[in-house]
Amino acid sequence: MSNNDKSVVSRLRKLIGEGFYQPGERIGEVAVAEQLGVSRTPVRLAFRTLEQEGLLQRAGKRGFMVREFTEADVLCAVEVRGVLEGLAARRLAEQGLTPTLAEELTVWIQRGRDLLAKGYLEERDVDVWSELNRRFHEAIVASAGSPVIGDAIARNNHLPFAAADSIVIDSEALDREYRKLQLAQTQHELVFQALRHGEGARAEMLMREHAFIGLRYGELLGLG
Amino acid sequence: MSNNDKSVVSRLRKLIGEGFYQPGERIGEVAVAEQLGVSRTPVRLAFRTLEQEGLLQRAGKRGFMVREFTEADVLCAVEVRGVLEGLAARRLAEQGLTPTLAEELTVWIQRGRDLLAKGYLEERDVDVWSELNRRFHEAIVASAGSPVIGDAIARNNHLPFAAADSIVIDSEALDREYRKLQLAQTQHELVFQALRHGEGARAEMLMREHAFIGLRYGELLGLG
DNA sequence: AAGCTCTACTTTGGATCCAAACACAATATC
DNA sequence: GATATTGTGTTTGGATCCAAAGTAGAGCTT
Repeated sequence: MSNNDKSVVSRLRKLIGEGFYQPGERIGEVAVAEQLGVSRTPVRLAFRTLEQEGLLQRAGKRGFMVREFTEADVLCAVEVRGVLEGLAARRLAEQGLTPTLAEELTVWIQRGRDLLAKGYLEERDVDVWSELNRRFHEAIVASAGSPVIGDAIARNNHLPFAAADSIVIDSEALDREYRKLQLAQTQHELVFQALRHGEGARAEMLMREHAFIGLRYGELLGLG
Repeated sequence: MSNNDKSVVSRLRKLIGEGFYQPGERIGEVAVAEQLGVSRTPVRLAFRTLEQEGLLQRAGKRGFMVREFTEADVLCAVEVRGVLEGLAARRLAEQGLTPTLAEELTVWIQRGRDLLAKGYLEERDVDVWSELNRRFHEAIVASAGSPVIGDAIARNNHLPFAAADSIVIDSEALDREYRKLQLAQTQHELVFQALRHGEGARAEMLMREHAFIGLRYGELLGLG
């Protein structure tokens, strides 16, 4: 993709994510082209990409519509990420950690520990966590022996709510978020422990459970 | 996608699968356009689709190349399908089978039983099995509560070797294939049993193991 | 002789044009 | 009055044209 082409895809992705184009709404090539100030050609290319990503859907015989996602879809997408990252973790545990990878994971875990050491959360900490969380997950997936798993996760992550780094949003309740991140950190450490000891099944299950942290742990911590 | 557009994608997919374009080979728009007798436009659209499917890869700054797959990639793709279908099966077991679905699954299982009842395999039986196997798997995935899992599986299945119905190929050794299908049939029945009894974990694991049948069971039955 | 640069050719990306398909509506016929 | 058919308008798909970016090759300089 050229710069422009890529930007059309991501700009469109953003617009859809922000709800500029309503779910279920039919989306025309000319309308988008005018909106983005380009010709129809890059838009047509972008539509094919976004169709494969699952954000657009064929609307009958003619054109595309913005796909609508239900609550069940969100839950499912998170579970899909869970089982895929779980698969990656299990394979990694089975084949054994390389010293390099062990070192890298140690870095991200230590950074997480440092971040949370002060006992509370500041606004800017959120980005830092998001970054190190992403790196931790990426390192595991990238080392699972084949890019196929990573590709599958990447495609799933195109669904706006499914990505691993879409955990923290609520910067109002930084207290609750702090406890959530503390839990996430513990899970990271447990995963690492399981990986080091070659405990494939345990690593897999921990990773699966970890996927739910953005989804179900909110209620839990809200109540507690 | 129009008929032509769709046909460009699938024809190209076929050509790549057949090795007409070598893995790692750089693939030009004009060359493909001439080969298929169309203009560059539908080819460009098809390239975007195939890129998302994972069959093509960006070649540096310029154009695409045919992606090459290692043995490890094949194994991984099969495992990915396994965990995803396993997820679908578990969810289904947890939410309970509808009478309609139970009936449908019974049909495909019965057809499989009928097909294998005569004790050996004929050449044309292969297609029949392929069809009912596909239907069985599709029924389960489609009923898992969200199209998201099915989408993820569909995308993974675009890798030519990962699809569930790419089991049987060797029509020379119909005897060995017969025993393989017998095993597959048994696994289908066990999955169905687990689903009916709401045994989520068991359904998941059976489905996972079932994914390997085209891959590892060959050796096993070859030796036995 | 080797390395660097400039130029020419190749290839892709974007815009526009034309044709075909589809939807909607209006009219005509049964 | 209802249904079918035809006609018009809108929208997408395919082809072509032009521009921009890249690559390779040749020539020049050190």
